[in-house]
Amino acid sequence: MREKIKEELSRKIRDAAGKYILELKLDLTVMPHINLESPKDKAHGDFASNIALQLSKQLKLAPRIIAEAIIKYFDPDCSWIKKKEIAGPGFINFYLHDSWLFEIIPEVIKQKKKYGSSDIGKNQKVMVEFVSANPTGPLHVGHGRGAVVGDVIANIMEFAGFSVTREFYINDTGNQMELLGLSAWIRYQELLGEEIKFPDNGYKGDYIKDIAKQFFAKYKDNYKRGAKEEYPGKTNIKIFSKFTGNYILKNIKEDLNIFGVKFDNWFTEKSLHESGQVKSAIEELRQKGYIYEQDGAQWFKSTVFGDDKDRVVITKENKTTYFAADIAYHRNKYERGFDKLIDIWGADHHGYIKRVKAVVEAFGHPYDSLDIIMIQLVSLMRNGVPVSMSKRDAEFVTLKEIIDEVGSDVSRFFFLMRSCDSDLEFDLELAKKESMENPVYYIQYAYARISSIFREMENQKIKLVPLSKIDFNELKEEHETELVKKLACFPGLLVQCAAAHEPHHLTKYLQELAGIFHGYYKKHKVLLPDQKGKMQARLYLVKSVKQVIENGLELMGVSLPEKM
RNA sequence: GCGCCUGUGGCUCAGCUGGAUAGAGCAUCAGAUUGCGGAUCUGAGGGUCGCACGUUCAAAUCGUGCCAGGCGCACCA
Repeated sequence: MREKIKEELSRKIRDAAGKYILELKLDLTVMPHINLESPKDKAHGDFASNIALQLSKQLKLAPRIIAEAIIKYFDPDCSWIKKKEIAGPGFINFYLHDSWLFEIIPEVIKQKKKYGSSDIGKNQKVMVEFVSANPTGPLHVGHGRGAVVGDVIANIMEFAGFSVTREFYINDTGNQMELLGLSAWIRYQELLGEEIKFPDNGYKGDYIKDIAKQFFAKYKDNYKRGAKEEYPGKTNIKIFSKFTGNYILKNIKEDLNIFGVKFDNWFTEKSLHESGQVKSAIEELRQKGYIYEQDGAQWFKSTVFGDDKDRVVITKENKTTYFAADIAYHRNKYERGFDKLIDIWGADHHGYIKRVKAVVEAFGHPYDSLDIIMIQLVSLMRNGVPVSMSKRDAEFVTLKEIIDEVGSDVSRFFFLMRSCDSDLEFDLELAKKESMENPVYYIQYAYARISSIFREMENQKIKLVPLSKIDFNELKEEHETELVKKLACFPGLLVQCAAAHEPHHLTKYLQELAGIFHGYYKKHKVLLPDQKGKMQARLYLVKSVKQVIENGLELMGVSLPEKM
């Protein structure tokens, strides 16, 4: 609704400016884009236009004179504008009538869980691919951030009318998997009393030892190495790597499940190889002239599309590279009919962006149809001291440990709070504090307080009268208009989050909304049996605040406690 | 050396499709409850927006160059 008003207002400003320019008999080649902003400062109205400042140069007139003229020519029959004023260097500030504002409340109440949703996605098919951790070890904190960001971007885009598929890409082939199998094999032999030198680049985490025990429990000593066998043969490596990979993947799925992150699809790299898609994708690129041979290897001409160097897709040993599989994978995504692809990667993969974007273009898809979101690092703090995260020594903190320690709600919220571009400092002590330092509780507390008002309402046998009988003009307090204005911003905010793929604005919004509510709650009472009209209006106001908090937290996957 | 991200009050961060007096939380200080939940509220102090040029009526925001931190630069995955 706020968006509609905004559009309407822009048009009226454009009309007024047009009439003025006509009167001046000037040839204006470009009418600047009408840029309506919502001023940060309440004293600057509900909408502000900088049109006069923009026109000032072309018209060779002082901005304030232009502003006055635009106001003069502004549609005199427009009823929903309460006041127009010129301010500062030449801004025109528009104030809306409160009565119009209060139409927001019935809208929230009627739309319920749909309030804030939109159809800007026009049902376009979007794939969000995220986490995609190698099944070589447990998920760590960094994966957690990517998981929540991906999950919530998907939620928000769905809410904005996109048709979203969530996918996890499993790298279940290649050297790393073999190394994983070897590591498990060695641990297994150790259980059987054999001493074998552990490779430097092997997986040293204790979880491998646990898996070896599981393996032993199932197969006993059937795979004990032969007397002359120093390292296992190919078949045994495969058996161990499959067992270990499956085991770890199962754990990854469990952790994500606990964290409330669900996928529609688990896509294996192996399937690309087995179905011949890796080969055929390279063939397609070859036909398009983007593949050449040099030094016995096959190269993809990614430099054509701005990459720093060309990339090998088939090695001298005639093996396809990881990148080759990624070529096939992205082609496959488009073949499945997705209009937009979103890949969410850890910051350490940024060097990979150009070559994958090159693939997109090489197959003839628009550059922008793939958005790669980089998630910067998470540093874990405990009492102001960084927690060691060295993966080499397997000291890293797993996602599971974090969730166990601070809970899913707090973890999710903390991961979402910051812009993806910023490093994120995750303070474990802060996360555990049940106080105002912790923004999650602050928001949930607002929700619980409203719930409590309605519990009390029932205790006092007060009934809500039908919406049609409510007179919202009873809402005269400053807090009340402020709350309603905040509620009105919700749909626009979500559109912005969906379009920019930036979920962190939502955390900020909910903190602000909760803040206004807490101030209101402290100062004004809702349950006023002596003033029925006012009470009923307030009940509906508070009910819509509750609804918006609910919609927001639900998008973030954070729970809604009726009591705390 | 090249590339990506970041640099905003003591701390953690918003703001970055240029707009008015740069915001929020924490911390600090001073206050608030005979009332629907004090996990709350009100107020105060605290800032050369890393530095320097440039573009503009207007720069935290755009451009260029430096400085600092993080992360990458495989015929590994």
